[in-house]
Amino acid sequence: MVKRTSFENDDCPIARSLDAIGDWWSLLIIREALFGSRRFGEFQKSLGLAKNILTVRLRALVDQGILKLAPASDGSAYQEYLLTPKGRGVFPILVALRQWSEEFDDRPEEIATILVDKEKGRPVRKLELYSQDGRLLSAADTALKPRADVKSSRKLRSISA
Amino acid sequence: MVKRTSFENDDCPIARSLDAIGDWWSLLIIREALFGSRRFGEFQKSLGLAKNILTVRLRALVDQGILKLAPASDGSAYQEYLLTPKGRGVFPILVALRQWSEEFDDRPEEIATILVDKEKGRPVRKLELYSQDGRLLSAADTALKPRADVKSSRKLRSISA
DNA sequence: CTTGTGTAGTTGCATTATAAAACCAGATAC
DNA sequence: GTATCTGGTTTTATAATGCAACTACACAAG
Repeated sequence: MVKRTSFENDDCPIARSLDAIGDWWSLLIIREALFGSRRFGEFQKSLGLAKNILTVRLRALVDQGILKLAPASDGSAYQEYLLTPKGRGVFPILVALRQWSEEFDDRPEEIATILVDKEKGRPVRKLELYSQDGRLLSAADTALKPRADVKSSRKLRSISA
Repeated sequence: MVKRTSFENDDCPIARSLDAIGDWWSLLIIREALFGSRRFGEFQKSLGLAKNILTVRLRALVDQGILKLAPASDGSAYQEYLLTPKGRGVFPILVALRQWSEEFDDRPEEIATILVDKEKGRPVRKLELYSQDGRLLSAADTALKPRADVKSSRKLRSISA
Protein backbone atom coordinates (compact mmCIF):
# COMPACT_ATOMS: atom_id res chain seq x y z
CA MET A 1 0.00 0.00 0.00
CA VAL A 2 1.41 3.26 -1.00
CA LYS A 3 -0.59 4.38 1.92
CA ARG A 4 -2.76 2.14 3.95
CA THR A 5 -6.13 3.56 3.14
CA SER A 6 -7.59 5.25 6.15
CA PHE A 7 -11.28 5.09 6.83
CA GLU A 8 -11.14 7.93 9.29
CA ASN A 9 -13.28 10.12 7.11
CA ASP A 10 -15.53 7.47 5.73
CA ASP A 11 -19.17 8.02 6.45
CA CYS A 12 -19.69 4.42 7.50
CA PRO A 13 -19.48 3.82 11.21
CA ILE A 14 -18.15 0.32 10.71
CA ALA A 15 -15.29 1.62 8.64
CA ARG A 16 -14.62 4.20 11.31
CA SER A 17 -14.41 1.57 14.00
CA LEU A 18 -12.05 -0.44 11.90
CA ASP A 19 -9.90 2.59 11.46
CA ALA A 20 -9.60 2.88 15.21
CA ILE A 21 -9.35 -0.71 16.35
CA GLY A 22 -9.33 -2.76 13.19
CA ASP A 23 -5.76 -3.95 13.25
CA TRP A 24 -4.31 -7.19 14.43
CA TRP A 25 -3.36 -6.18 17.93
CA SER A 26 -5.55 -3.39 19.19
CA LEU A 27 -8.52 -5.53 20.05
CA LEU A 28 -6.34 -8.06 21.80
CA ILE A 29 -4.71 -5.33 23.83
CA ILE A 30 -8.14 -4.10 24.85
CA ARG A 31 -9.14 -7.65 25.69
CA GLU A 32 -6.16 -7.97 28.00
CA ALA A 33 -6.93 -4.61 29.54
CA LEU A 34 -10.50 -5.67 30.22
CA PHE A 35 -9.15 -8.66 32.07
CA GLY A 36 -6.77 -6.73 34.19
CA SER A 37 -3.54 -6.01 32.34
CA ARG A 38 -2.24 -2.53 32.93
CA ARG A 39 1.48 -2.44 32.43
CA PHE A 40 3.57 -2.45 29.28
CA GLY A 41 5.30 -5.60 30.36
CA GLU A 42 2.06 -7.39 31.11
CA PHE A 43 0.71 -6.75 27.66
CA GLN A 44 3.97 -7.72 26.10
CA LYS A 45 4.24 -11.00 27.92
CA SER A 46 0.66 -12.09 27.63
CA LEU A 47 0.32 -11.22 23.96
CA GLY A 48 3.85 -12.02 22.88
CA LEU A 49 4.09 -9.18 20.41
CA ALA A 50 7.19 -7.21 19.61
CA LYS A 51 7.82 -4.30 21.93
CA ASN A 52 8.15 -1.70 19.23
CA ILE A 53 4.75 -2.65 17.89
CA LEU A 54 3.25 -2.59 21.34
CA THR A 55 4.68 0.87 21.82
CA VAL A 56 3.02 2.12 18.67
CA ARG A 57 -0.29 0.43 19.39
CA LEU A 58 -0.49 1.68 22.97
CA ARG A 59 0.27 5.20 21.87
CA ALA A 60 -2.42 5.05 19.22
CA LEU A 61 -4.95 3.71 21.69
CA VAL A 62 -4.11 6.49 24.11
CA ASP A 63 -4.37 9.07 21.33
CA GLN A 64 -7.81 7.79 20.48
CA GLY A 65 -9.02 7.95 24.03
CA ILE A 66 -9.39 4.21 24.40
CA LEU A 67 -6.64 3.92 26.98
CA LYS A 68 -5.28 6.57 29.29
CA LEU A 69 -2.01 6.82 31.15
CA ALA A 70 -2.01 6.99 34.91
CA PRO A 71 0.67 6.79 37.58
CA ALA A 72 1.24 3.20 38.63
CA SER A 73 -1.01 2.03 41.40
CA ASP A 74 1.72 0.02 43.08
CA GLY A 75 3.73 3.04 44.16
CA SER A 76 6.50 2.57 41.64
CA ALA A 77 7.60 5.40 39.41
CA TYR A 78 6.16 3.77 36.31
CA GLN A 79 2.90 4.28 34.49
CA GLU A 80 -0.14 2.21 33.80
CA TYR A 81 -2.47 1.99 30.85
CA LEU A 82 -6.09 2.11 31.96
CA LEU A 83 -9.24 1.73 29.91
CA THR A 84 -11.46 4.74 29.43
CA PRO A 85 -15.23 4.39 29.08
CA LYS A 86 -14.67 4.37 25.32
CA GLY A 87 -12.30 1.46 25.83
CA ARG A 88 -14.71 -0.45 28.02
CA GLY A 89 -17.32 0.19 25.34
CA VAL A 90 -15.43 -2.24 23.13
CA PHE A 91 -16.65 -5.13 25.24
CA PRO A 92 -19.68 -5.98 23.09
CA ILE A 93 -17.46 -6.14 20.02
CA LEU A 94 -15.25 -8.67 21.75
CA VAL A 95 -18.25 -10.68 22.82
CA ALA A 96 -19.58 -10.67 19.27
CA LEU A 97 -16.24 -11.89 17.93
CA ARG A 98 -16.05 -14.57 20.60
CA GLN A 99 -19.53 -15.83 19.90
CA TRP A 100 -18.91 -15.92 16.19
CA SER A 101 -15.93 -18.19 16.77
CA GLU A 102 -17.86 -20.33 19.17
CA GLU A 103 -20.63 -20.81 16.67
CA PHE A 104 -18.75 -21.18 13.41
CA ASP A 105 -15.17 -22.17 14.09
CA ASP A 106 -14.10 -25.39 12.44
CA ARG A 107 -12.37 -26.63 15.56
CA PRO A 108 -14.34 -25.23 18.48
CA GLU A 109 -12.81 -27.83 20.75
CA GLU A 110 -9.63 -25.79 20.75
CA ILE A 111 -11.32 -22.82 22.35
CA ALA A 112 -10.04 -22.66 25.88
CA THR A 113 -12.43 -20.37 27.68
CA ILE A 114 -16.10 -19.70 28.16
CA LEU A 115 -17.68 -16.38 28.98
CA VAL A 116 -19.90 -16.79 32.01
CA ASP A 117 -21.87 -14.48 34.21
CA LYS A 118 -20.04 -13.86 37.43
CA GLU A 119 -22.98 -14.39 39.70
CA LYS A 120 -24.04 -17.86 38.61
CA GLY A 121 -21.02 -18.98 36.66
CA ARG A 122 -23.13 -20.05 33.72
CA PRO A 123 -22.43 -19.29 30.06
CA VAL A 124 -23.98 -16.08 28.81
CA ARG A 125 -26.64 -16.02 26.13
CA LYS A 126 -25.99 -14.87 22.62
CA LEU A 127 -25.96 -11.15 22.01
CA GLU A 128 -29.39 -10.04 21.01
CA LEU A 129 -30.59 -7.18 18.87
CA TYR A 130 -34.02 -5.72 19.56
CA SER A 131 -36.23 -3.17 17.93
CA GLN A 132 -37.44 -0.32 20.03
CA ASP A 133 -40.72 -2.07 20.55
CA GLY A 134 -39.01 -5.20 21.72
CA ARG A 135 -38.94 -7.53 18.75
CA LEU A 136 -35.82 -9.69 18.36
CA LEU A 137 -34.15 -8.75 15.08
CA SER A 138 -31.98 -10.65 12.63
CA ALA A 139 -29.98 -9.14 9.81
CA ALA A 140 -32.85 -9.60 7.41
CA ASP A 141 -35.14 -7.59 9.66
CA THR A 142 -32.98 -4.51 9.46
CA ALA A 143 -32.20 -1.85 6.90
CA LEU A 144 -29.98 1.16 6.61
CA LYS A 145 -31.48 4.58 6.47
CA PRO A 146 -29.52 7.69 5.51
CA ARG A 147 -29.37 10.19 8.31
CA ALA A 148 -31.65 13.13 7.81
CA ASP A 149 -28.96 15.71 8.44
CA VAL A 150 -25.83 14.31 6.89
CA LYS A 151 -23.05 16.84 6.90
CA SER A 152 -20.65 14.62 5.06
CA SER A 153 -18.94 16.20 2.13
CA ARG A 154 -18.75 12.86 0.39
CA LYS A 155 -21.63 11.70 -1.65
CA LEU A 156 -23.76 9.00 -0.12
CA ARG A 157 -23.06 5.60 -1.46
CA SER A 158 -26.26 3.92 -2.49
CA ILE A 159 -26.90 1.90 0.61
CA SER A 160 -23.50 0.71 1.65
CA ALA A 161 -23.59 0.58 5.42
CA MET B 1 6.44 -8.33 9.71
CA VAL B 2 8.65 -11.20 9.01
CA LYS B 3 5.49 -13.12 9.13
CA ARG B 4 2.22 -11.73 10.25
CA THR B 5 1.64 -13.75 13.36
CA SER B 6 -1.29 -16.00 12.84
CA PHE B 7 -3.75 -16.60 15.62
CA GLU B 8 -5.22 -19.59 13.89
CA ASN B 9 -4.10 -21.92 16.62
CA ASP B 10 -4.59 -19.61 19.54
CA ASP B 11 -6.95 -20.88 22.18
CA CYS B 12 -8.73 -17.56 22.43
CA PRO B 13 -11.85 -17.32 20.29
CA ILE B 14 -11.40 -13.61 19.81
CA ALA B 15 -7.96 -14.13 18.37
CA ARG B 16 -9.38 -16.79 16.12
CA SER B 17 -12.03 -14.47 14.80
CA LEU B 18 -9.44 -11.84 14.14
CA ASP B 19 -7.39 -14.35 12.27
CA ALA B 20 -10.32 -14.97 9.97
CA ILE B 21 -11.83 -11.53 9.51
CA GLY B 22 -9.56 -9.18 11.41
CA ASP B 23 -8.00 -7.36 8.53
CA TRP B 24 -8.83 -4.07 6.96
CA TRP B 25 -11.09 -5.23 4.19
CA SER B 26 -12.74 -8.51 5.07
CA LEU B 27 -15.38 -7.05 7.33
CA LEU B 28 -16.22 -4.35 4.83
CA ILE B 29 -16.59 -6.93 2.09
CA ILE B 30 -18.95 -8.89 4.30
CA ARG B 31 -20.83 -5.70 5.06
CA GLU B 32 -21.31 -5.09 1.36
CA ALA B 33 -22.38 -8.67 0.84
CA LEU B 34 -24.96 -8.35 3.58
CA PHE B 35 -26.38 -5.38 1.77
CA GLY B 36 -26.59 -7.08 -1.55
CA SER B 37 -23.27 -6.99 -3.35
CA ARG B 38 -22.44 -10.20 -5.12
CA ARG B 39 -20.13 -9.53 -7.99
CA PHE B 40 -16.44 -8.80 -8.06
CA GLY B 41 -17.05 -5.49 -9.76
CA GLU B 42 -19.67 -4.45 -7.25
CA PHE B 43 -17.32 -4.97 -4.34
CA GLN B 44 -14.55 -3.23 -6.17
CA LYS B 45 -16.58 -0.18 -7.03
CA SER B 46 -18.36 0.26 -3.73
CA LEU B 47 -15.27 -0.25 -1.60
CA GLY B 48 -12.75 1.31 -3.90
CA LEU B 49 -10.00 -1.14 -3.09
CA ALA B 50 -7.38 -2.39 -5.49
CA LYS B 51 -8.47 -5.35 -7.54
CA ASN B 52 -5.50 -7.49 -6.65
CA ILE B 53 -6.30 -7.11 -2.97
CA LEU B 54 -9.94 -7.83 -3.56
CA THR B 55 -8.96 -10.99 -5.38
CA VAL B 56 -6.90 -12.19 -2.43
CA ARG B 57 -9.53 -11.25 0.14
CA LEU B 58 -12.38 -12.89 -1.72
CA ARG B 59 -10.40 -16.06 -2.15
CA ALA B 60 -9.58 -16.13 1.56
CA LEU B 61 -13.20 -15.57 2.50
CA VAL B 62 -14.28 -18.38 0.22
CA ASP B 63 -11.60 -20.66 1.68
CA GLN B 64 -12.88 -19.96 5.14
CA GLY B 65 -16.44 -20.72 4.24
CA ILE B 66 -17.66 -17.18 4.73
CA LEU B 67 -18.47 -16.66 1.09
CA LYS B 68 -19.21 -19.24 -1.55
CA LEU B 69 -19.06 -19.09 -5.31
CA ALA B 70 -22.18 -19.66 -7.32
CA PRO B 71 -23.11 -19.24 -10.97
CA ALA B 72 -24.40 -15.77 -11.66
CA SER B 73 -28.09 -15.36 -11.12
CA ASP B 74 -28.50 -13.06 -14.11
CA GLY B 75 -27.82 -15.76 -16.64
CA SER B 76 -24.38 -14.52 -17.60
CA ALA B 77 -21.40 -16.82 -17.61
CA TYR B 78 -19.85 -15.14 -14.59
CA GLN B 79 -19.85 -16.07 -10.95
CA GLU B 80 -21.22 -14.53 -7.80
CA TYR B 81 -19.98 -14.43 -4.27
CA LEU B 82 -22.72 -15.35 -1.84
CA LEU B 83 -22.68 -15.33 1.93
CA THR B 84 -22.84 -18.63 3.73
CA PRO B 85 -24.53 -18.95 7.14
CA LYS B 86 -21.11 -18.42 8.67
CA GLY B 87 -20.85 -15.19 6.71
CA ARG B 88 -24.28 -14.01 7.75
CA GLY B 89 -23.25 -14.81 11.31
CA VAL B 90 -20.89 -11.87 11.16
CA PHE B 91 -23.81 -9.50 11.34
CA PRO B 92 -23.72 -9.00 15.12
CA ILE B 93 -20.05 -8.11 14.91
CA LEU B 94 -20.83 -5.41 12.39
CA VAL B 95 -23.63 -4.12 14.55
CA ALA B 96 -21.33 -4.00 17.55
CA LEU B 97 -18.74 -2.06 15.59
CA ARG B 98 -21.35 0.32 14.29
CA GLN B 99 -22.80 0.98 17.70
CA TRP B 100 -19.39 1.56 19.19
CA SER B 101 -18.76 4.29 16.62
CA GLU B 102 -22.17 5.77 17.16
CA GLU B 103 -21.58 5.97 20.88
CA PHE B 104 -17.96 7.02 21.09
CA ASP B 105 -16.89 8.59 17.82
CA ASP B 106 -15.57 12.10 18.12
CA ARG B 107 -17.49 13.30 15.12
CA PRO B 108 -20.70 11.29 15.07
CA GLU B 109 -22.31 13.89 12.83
CA GLU B 110 -20.28 12.47 9.96
CA ILE B 111 -21.94 9.11 10.22
CA ALA B 112 -24.21 8.83 7.25
CA THR B 113 -26.51 5.95 8.05
CA ILE B 114 -28.68 4.56 10.79
CA LEU B 115 -29.56 0.95 11.32
CA VAL B 116 -33.31 0.61 11.61
CA ASP B 117 -35.73 -2.25 11.84
CA LYS B 118 -37.38 -2.83 8.51
CA GLU B 119 -40.87 -3.10 9.81
CA LYS B 120 -41.16 0.19 11.63
CA GLY B 121 -38.19 2.06 10.27
CA ARG B 122 -37.03 3.04 13.74
CA PRO B 123 -33.46 2.79 15.04
CA VAL B 124 -32.60 -0.50 16.67
CA ARG B 125 -31.73 -0.79 20.34
CA LYS B 126 -28.22 -1.42 21.55
CA LEU B 127 -27.02 -5.00 21.46
CA GLU B 128 -27.75 -6.62 24.77
CA LEU B 129 -26.03 -9.43 26.61
CA TYR B 130 -28.11 -11.54 28.96
CA SER B 131 -27.39 -14.28 31.45
CA GLN B 132 -29.25 -17.53 31.04
CA ASP B 133 -31.69 -16.46 33.70
CA GLY B 134 -32.40 -13.21 31.95
CA ARG B 135 -30.29 -10.60 33.73
CA LEU B 136 -28.77 -7.87 31.56
CA LEU B 137 -24.98 -8.14 31.82
CA SER B 138 -22.19 -5.63 31.51
CA ALA B 139 -18.50 -6.45 31.16
CA ALA B 140 -18.05 -6.29 34.91
CA ASP B 141 -20.74 -8.91 35.43
CA THR B 142 -18.88 -11.49 33.41
CA ALA B 143 -15.85 -13.69 33.88
CA LEU B 144 -13.90 -16.21 31.85
CA LYS B 145 -13.93 -19.82 32.83
CA PRO B 146 -11.55 -22.40 31.40
CA ARG B 147 -13.36 -25.09 29.48
CA ALA B 148 -13.59 -28.33 31.36
CA ASP B 149 -12.28 -30.42 28.50
CA VAL B 150 -9.62 -28.33 26.87
CA LYS B 151 -7.75 -30.27 24.26
CA SER B 152 -5.39 -27.46 23.48
CA SER B 153 -1.76 -28.38 23.52
CA ARG B 154 -0.84 -24.91 24.62
CA LYS B 155 -0.84 -24.09 28.27
CA LEU B 156 -3.71 -22.01 29.53
CA ARG B 157 -2.85 -18.43 30.07
CA SER B 158 -4.01 -17.29 33.48
CA ILE B 159 -7.27 -15.71 32.50
CA SER B 160 -6.56 -13.96 29.26
CA ALA B 161 -9.74 -14.13 27.27
C1' DC C 1 28.42 4.19 45.38
C1' DT C 2 28.75 0.61 42.37
C1' DT C 3 26.92 -3.29 40.40
C1' DG C 4 22.93 -5.83 39.00
C1' DT C 5 18.20 -6.46 37.52
C1' DG C 6 13.62 -5.06 35.79
C1' DT C 7 10.79 -1.81 33.12
C1' DA C 8 9.81 0.62 29.20
C1' DG C 9 10.96 1.71 25.61
C1' DT C 10 14.06 3.04 20.71
C1' DT C 11 16.78 1.82 16.64
C1' DG C 12 18.24 -0.86 12.55
C1' DC C 13 17.40 -4.22 9.38
C1' DA C 14 14.93 -7.96 6.92
C1' DT C 15 10.63 -9.52 5.27
C1' DT C 16 5.85 -9.26 4.04
C1' DA C 17 1.48 -6.91 2.92
C1' DT C 18 -0.69 -3.48 0.52
C1' DA C 19 -1.61 -0.21 -3.19
C1' DA C 20 -1.70 1.77 -7.81
C1' DA C 21 -1.33 1.08 -12.37
C1' DA C 22 -0.64 -1.51 -16.35
C1' DC C 23 -1.81 -5.52 -18.67
C1' DC C 24 -4.70 -9.58 -20.35
C1' DA C 25 -8.10 -13.31 -21.59
C1' DG C 26 -12.69 -14.65 -22.11
C1' DA C 27 -17.58 -13.11 -22.42
C1' DT C 28 -20.84 -9.85 -24.04
C1' DA C 29 -22.54 -6.06 -26.76
C1' DC C 30 -22.79 -3.66 -31.12
C1' DG D 1 -15.64 -8.70 -36.27
C1' DT D 2 -14.48 -5.07 -33.29
C1' DA D 3 -15.21 -2.64 -28.98
C1' DT D 4 -16.15 -2.98 -24.38
C1' DC D 5 -17.05 -5.22 -19.90
C1' DT D 6 -15.80 -8.54 -16.31
C1' DG D 7 -12.72 -10.55 -13.51
C1' DG D 8 -8.89 -10.99 -12.75
C1' DT D 9 -2.86 -11.23 -12.87
C1' DT D 10 1.64 -8.87 -13.02
C1' DT D 11 4.77 -5.34 -11.89
C1' DT D 12 6.63 -2.10 -9.09
C1' DA D 13 6.78 1.03 -5.02
C1' DT D 14 6.01 1.91 -0.33
C1' DA D 15 4.31 1.08 4.31
C1' DA D 16 3.65 -2.12 8.20
C1' DT D 17 5.49 -5.80 10.88
C1' DG D 18 8.74 -8.61 13.38
C1' DC D 19 13.04 -9.70 15.52
C1' DA D 20 17.04 -8.58 17.84
C1' DA D 21 20.09 -5.51 19.74
C1' DC D 22 20.60 -1.43 22.25
C1' DT D 23 19.45 2.51 25.61
C1' DA D 24 17.79 5.08 29.65
C1' DC D 25 15.92 5.18 33.94
C1' DA D 26 14.31 3.16 38.50
C1' DC D 27 15.07 0.47 42.24
C1' DA D 28 17.54 -2.97 45.32
C1' DA D 29 21.47 -5.24 47.23
C1' DG D 30 26.06 -5.25 48.78
